Amino acid sequence: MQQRSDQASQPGTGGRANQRLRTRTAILRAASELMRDGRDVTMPEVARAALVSEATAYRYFPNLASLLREAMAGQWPTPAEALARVADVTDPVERVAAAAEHLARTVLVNQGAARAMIAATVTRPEDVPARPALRLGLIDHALAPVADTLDAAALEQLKRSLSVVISAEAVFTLTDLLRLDAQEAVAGVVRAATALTREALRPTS
Amino acid sequence: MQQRSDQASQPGTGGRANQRLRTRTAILRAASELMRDGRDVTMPEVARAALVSEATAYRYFPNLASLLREAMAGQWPTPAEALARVADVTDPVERVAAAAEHLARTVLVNQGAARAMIAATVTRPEDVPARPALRLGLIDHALAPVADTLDAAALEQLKRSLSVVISAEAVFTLTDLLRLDAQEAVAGVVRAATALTREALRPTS
DNA sequence: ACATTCGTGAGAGTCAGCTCTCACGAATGG
DNA sequence: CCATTCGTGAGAGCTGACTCTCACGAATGT
Repeated sequence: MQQRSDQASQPGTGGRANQRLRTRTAILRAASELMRDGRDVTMPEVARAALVSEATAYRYFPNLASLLREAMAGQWPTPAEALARVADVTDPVERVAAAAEHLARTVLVNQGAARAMIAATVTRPEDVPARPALRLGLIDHALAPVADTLDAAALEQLKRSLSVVISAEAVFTLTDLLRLDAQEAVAGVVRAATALTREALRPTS
Repeated sequence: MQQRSDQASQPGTGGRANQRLRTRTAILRAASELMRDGRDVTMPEVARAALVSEATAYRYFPNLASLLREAMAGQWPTPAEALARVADVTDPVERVAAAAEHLARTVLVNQGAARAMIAATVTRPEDVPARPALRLGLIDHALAPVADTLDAAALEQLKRSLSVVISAEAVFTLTDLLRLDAQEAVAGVVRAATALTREALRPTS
């Protein structure tokens, strides 16, 4: 007499939590592998690779975008790891450059998944997740050294600007529309990001 | 014995050029109207509104993106018209601001079409048209006053950066991911664009 | 006036994103 | 060890982006 609706994905403490976790993990692993191999990441493909029915895949991930998001997040290093190279550097410009380069390169390596995510996301803006997006963590971490020294409003605006530039969309604009090759696209994103940062750091102009 | 394949869309000088032009125009007009009304712009919808079969629509436009692109282009003012407000202004920062604001506002008004275009385009980068994209015309026009005074390489980099920022993708990043409202999104795009321009104008630093 | 051309419509078909229903069957609790 | 639970598979259904085939019929040239 309880709710019979599908709640399989709920990680609650239900009796079959292990089974659920196993299934969920299998789906994520399959998606990650497809991404890594540069293959098309579609729900039918992931389900097949995970030896799970498509229906089950949708039970755990309401849509492709959420699956891709979580699969990518699982593969991504934490902001701290990604910026390890500049861990000791306090110059925000250099840190932002590292963040931009890291994101751009990662996007280019996982192009298929990144493109699929944009496509799946842009048409359903309502269920774009709340703020903890990958790029925002990176940006925050890169700007940490100036979080206090910089004017709050200026910092907020800089973060907004950087979230536009340090993005998969930016990379694809450069490669697809301007037809830059991978290397130049990365360089373009880095230069744009550093330019924004430098400008934001100048005394109130 | 000639080629029997569909070549209906070829604007050549064929015998039935008028009929073809009429059909093509009807499809474009239908698409434009759907866009203006903020309705969903899908091939079936456009075909229905144009009183044409879906098959015919595809004969004239190989995919949704090409239709949307041309329909938008038809509705867009020329760069000169869009920037008429700053026609007499030579300050590139102010001109870029106007360009950014114009594009952002236009995108927000035609959100549906803009989103559909991004979705249709990001998954098929190969047939993204060559450079004459809307935003590039705007940017070139805005930067015209400094086309000669600025260092060539710096100018090129500025254009690349601006093409990332003065874009529908940028607007949607701000509204969807950062959840800014329309007004703040426009402001964000404008500030990012002006910041990039200001920085590019500084003497070699 | 006639034959050819060719723009067009209709409709079947494929694939992906989803949604929903139904029933099987293994894990679980008593 | 039996009854309930519930994770899962199978499959139908719907929409949109396309692709392809086939045949109708109006425009065209002779």
